[in-house]
Amino acid sequence: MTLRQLKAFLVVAQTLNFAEASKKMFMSQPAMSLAIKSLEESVGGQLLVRTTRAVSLTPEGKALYERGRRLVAEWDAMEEEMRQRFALERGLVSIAAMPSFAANQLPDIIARFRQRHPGINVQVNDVVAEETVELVRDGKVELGVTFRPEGLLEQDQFTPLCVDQFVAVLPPQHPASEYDSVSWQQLSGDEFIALQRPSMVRVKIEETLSAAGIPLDVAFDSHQLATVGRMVGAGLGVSVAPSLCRQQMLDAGARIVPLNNPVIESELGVLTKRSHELSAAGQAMFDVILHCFSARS
Amino acid sequence: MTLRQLKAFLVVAQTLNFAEASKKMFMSQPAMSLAIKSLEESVGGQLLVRTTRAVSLTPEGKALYERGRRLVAEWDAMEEEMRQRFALERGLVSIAAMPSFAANQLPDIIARFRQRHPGINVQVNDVVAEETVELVRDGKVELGVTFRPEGLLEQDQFTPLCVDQFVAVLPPQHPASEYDSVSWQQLSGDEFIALQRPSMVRVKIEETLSAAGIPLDVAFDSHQLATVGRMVGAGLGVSVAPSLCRQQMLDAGARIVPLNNPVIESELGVLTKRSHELSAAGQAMFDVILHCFSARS
DNA sequence: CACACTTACGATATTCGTAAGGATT
DNA sequence: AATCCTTACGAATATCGTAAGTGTG
Repeated sequence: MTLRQLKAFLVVAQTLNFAEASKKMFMSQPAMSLAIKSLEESVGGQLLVRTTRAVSLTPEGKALYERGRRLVAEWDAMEEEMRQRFALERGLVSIAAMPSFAANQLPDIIARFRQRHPGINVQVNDVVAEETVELVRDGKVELGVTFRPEGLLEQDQFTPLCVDQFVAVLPPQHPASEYDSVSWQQLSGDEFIALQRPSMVRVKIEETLSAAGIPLDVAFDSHQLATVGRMVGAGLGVSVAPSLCRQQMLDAGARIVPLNNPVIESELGVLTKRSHELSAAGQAMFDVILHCFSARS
Repeated sequence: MTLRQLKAFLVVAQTLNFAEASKKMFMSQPAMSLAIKSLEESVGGQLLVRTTRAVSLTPEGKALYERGRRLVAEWDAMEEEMRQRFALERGLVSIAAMPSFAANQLPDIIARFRQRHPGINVQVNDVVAEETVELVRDGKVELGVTFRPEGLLEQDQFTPLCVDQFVAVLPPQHPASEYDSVSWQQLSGDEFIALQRPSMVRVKIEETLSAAGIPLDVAFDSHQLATVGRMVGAGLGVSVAPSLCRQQMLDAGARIVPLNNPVIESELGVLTKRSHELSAAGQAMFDVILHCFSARS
């Protein structure tokens, strides 16, 4: 019993006419006879009653018609779904990103992706960097965007996007806010506003300062980047953030000035599981992300 | 996309090993490679990731595996169901019969049928003769057992089983109950117990007597044959019934004596729709019925 | 070098289309 | 005679199996 035979049978069952059915199946009428005959042999009995002038269904034929029609419909739907998945006309891509990226670059990326592939749903997990790594490793998401994690495993594949140089976030009235660049020492007199742990941004800052022997005295902290920006904008103090957050900080009313002595930098990239298990949709998203960064650099 | 290709893919997806899967599919390993390759081409992308040492599923492959497994299971079930229907291992036969037949001959027939085909369900409609005809014509039942109906249509096919000679049903104490036969005149002094209309038995009796110019004076009537038998058995009067009912009447405590002057007879048979639309199960039931009557005559 | 999948190619099996046949209206 | 399905047979197509190839551990 072949799929083609069943489809042929269904058409004959509908039309009750071999000749007409053959046309619809794009085969000759004798071929249709053979196909039906072969189908009947495979199930062990007659499905169609052929008098020379009319064709009708046996009770078994009716039963096969009902079940077969549903089955073939499901089959066609399955075929179409698979085709659509590969054609990027349908699908799902799940992505995790650390907040500083999710709130700044990601919306534009998703917009561009969505414009190119309107049929593909995008699930975004806006979580801290550590959790981004976990989600990728657990297969909960296909892609994770984060700073290069510490303990990369064999199964992890990290594709760098850019090296992010952290910047000073200053209130408009701060004297250094008009400088071309600012050093840590120039900020030492100000109240420092930080992100709370377990933010990767906080960790990176502490690591670098600790290595440079510079003490960090945190006056306020928040776990929301937006809040930090607002606090700076309100003149409560200064902060340091990845340059990814530039626009978000400006919107919050803060000023951005390059930071040095020491430079704090971190490598932004896309984390995936090795062994190339990306779905077509995931690969497409990956390509869009890469394209956005290669175009800017 | 072929059924065989999908089945092959499902086996590979389970085993994650081409060679092993080929054995299970009874084909060579290269043939398996080709089958998978062809399947992948038909859906437009990769389903399996083959490194030289391991095979794994792409996300699309996982999706196809889930849907495909269900679909193939349904397919196999459908194939098996059709096979079983024709092999008389499963199925349904619906039969209608007038009460005098349904209560007497039919149970044995069904028992014999059931013994031969334990997997086939039998639906019995115990209805008056007119309704039997209707049920057959409406396609509600495949077979109807009844006396030859009056207005046979072109679409009706009536296969005679036997000619039933009606018999007198007498109380044990009735003088004629020991006779070899009895005439209507010999019953004219007794109270007559009849079936109610629309019983075909009642109609046949009235028709024959009316043609012979014999008046019929019904003292009691019931629409249940069993009740008529009991009433006769209780000595309330005499009755006339098809000889089909012989056993039922004896069981009710009545005696049976052949009846003549005039003889009342009617042709019992099986009514089906022409154009041979019987299911395998229906045909089998038909054969059993015919066999039961050809064996007795 | 052994293992596992892929490619190549000749052989086999299936399916197809044209032509002829049979039955009914 | 016209219509509709079936049978027959040669041809195109698809599939298969053996053998050789390729890449990895």
